[in-house]
Amino acid sequence: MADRLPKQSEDFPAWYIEVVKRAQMAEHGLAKGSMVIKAYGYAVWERLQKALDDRFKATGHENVYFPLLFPAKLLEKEADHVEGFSPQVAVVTYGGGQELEEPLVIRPTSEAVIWSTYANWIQSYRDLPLLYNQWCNVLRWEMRTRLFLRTSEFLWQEGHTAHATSDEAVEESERMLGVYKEVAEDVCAIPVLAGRKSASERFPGAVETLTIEALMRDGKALQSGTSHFLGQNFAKAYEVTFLNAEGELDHPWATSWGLSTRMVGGIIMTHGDDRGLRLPPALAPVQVVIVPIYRSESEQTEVVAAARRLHEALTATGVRAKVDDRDQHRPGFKFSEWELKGVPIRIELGPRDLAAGRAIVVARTKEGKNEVAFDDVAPQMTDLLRGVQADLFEDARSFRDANTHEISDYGSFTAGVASEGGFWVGAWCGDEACEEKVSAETKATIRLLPLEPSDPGANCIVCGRPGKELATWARSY
RNA sequence: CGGGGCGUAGCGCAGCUUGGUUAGCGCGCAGCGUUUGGGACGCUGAGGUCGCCGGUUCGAAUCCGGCCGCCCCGACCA
Repeated sequence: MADRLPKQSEDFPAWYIEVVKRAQMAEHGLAKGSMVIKAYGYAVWERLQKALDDRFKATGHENVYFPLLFPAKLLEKEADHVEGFSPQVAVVTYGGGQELEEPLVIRPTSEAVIWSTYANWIQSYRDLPLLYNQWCNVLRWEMRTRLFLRTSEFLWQEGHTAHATSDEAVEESERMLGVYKEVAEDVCAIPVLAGRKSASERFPGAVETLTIEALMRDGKALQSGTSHFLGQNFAKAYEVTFLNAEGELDHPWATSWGLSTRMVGGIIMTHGDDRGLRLPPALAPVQVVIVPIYRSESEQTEVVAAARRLHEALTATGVRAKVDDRDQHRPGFKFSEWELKGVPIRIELGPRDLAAGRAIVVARTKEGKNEVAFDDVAPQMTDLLRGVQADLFEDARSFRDANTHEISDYGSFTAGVASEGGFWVGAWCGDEACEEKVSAETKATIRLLPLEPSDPGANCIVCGRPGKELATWARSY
């Protein structure tokens, strides 16, 4: 008997680690906390990358690439930025067989190199806006790591834009948050809340940080993408100036925005069930797997041939399909394995089906098996996949909604957020002391504030003074 | 860095308290046969410097000392 998967509901971290390992999505590499993504996990990331990149292009962005290493002193120019990142930065002090005169840092993010370069690229308002993005890896020294959700090295995309006016930059940061929300919901099937970060949760060096927050199956929130309005902070720190249309010298306004392989962790944690992964069809490397069933060699020949015909028909409609014709495993084994790997649709094809001119179609998000006329399978597949995509989103949304609470009193909030988790919404006075009190007592932090600040019309749930913001609290990864 | 735990076959573990033949078990792997509609079964077989170094002893996976590595919880964080 093969080992069964741990129950997700009973042992969440164990479930997560087992699913990731067994689905062969990733494993630890040589360095602690580094991430070596195996083919299957990379295929998921690759599709997510494509979905994002298409949207970046559609919004006028171009891809560039900046160096992995840059002088440490570059990082030190923006005060908040260096303070925020220095504990997490790896520094190279030795190279070419000798101590380096100038220590180099491995990028934890690229504002510093990019803005020191932008100084040379920007002279006139006619050079603006600069709308660049780069796909790369970054390294942040983490005390504790968790596959995909927090690895010291991770792959991401970071957009860095420069604008002539504040309004334009703010608009850009909001637009890109919108792109993230759309990709999270439509591609990853993860419902997210979009909002602003409180000052204490802001990106180091940002004026405003916008975020999308998702709720994981264990009640913890996941910051899934961020978009920052950087004001003129980096332009000033890196002495970037331009002449505006009026002939006056000014500093450009900046944004940066990033989404990482953490999202792959979010997909696992949002959609997975006790049988393993459930991948959204938009991202699944294999969308449809065909499992042939046979008892003899003659049946095998016949069934596999039919499976190949079906595969061809599916491929012709643009579906990513695969025939699992491995002879060393029985059907039951294959069913379980593909469920573990999260394949959205499985087709079972045996002698009885061929005789009846049908196939058995099973959706990963539904319980039963359906008999479908053989010739109808391929034409119906796009709709079936759309259905699985919608099911996943709806499952996640109803879970999120069921675990979102309006705070009625401080006691039930702190008790609830610490035990069951979930999102807890209530008024906040805006004082950091209240934020810290809650986080010290419950580990929960303010995940987001509404995009537009508005009077909640209620008193702060912590101190009882008049509320200034409607805050959403949760524990998080 | 604080608190716990672990290192024995590719993976998961037992054995250690009370030292004693060729160090076991399950899964996986290889060969053969029977099987194949929800994680198959039988037979045969391959696979180990018991984390490393030193000590005690006639004899160490087991006892003692040192070192190394890993995992979990917390602090840091996308």
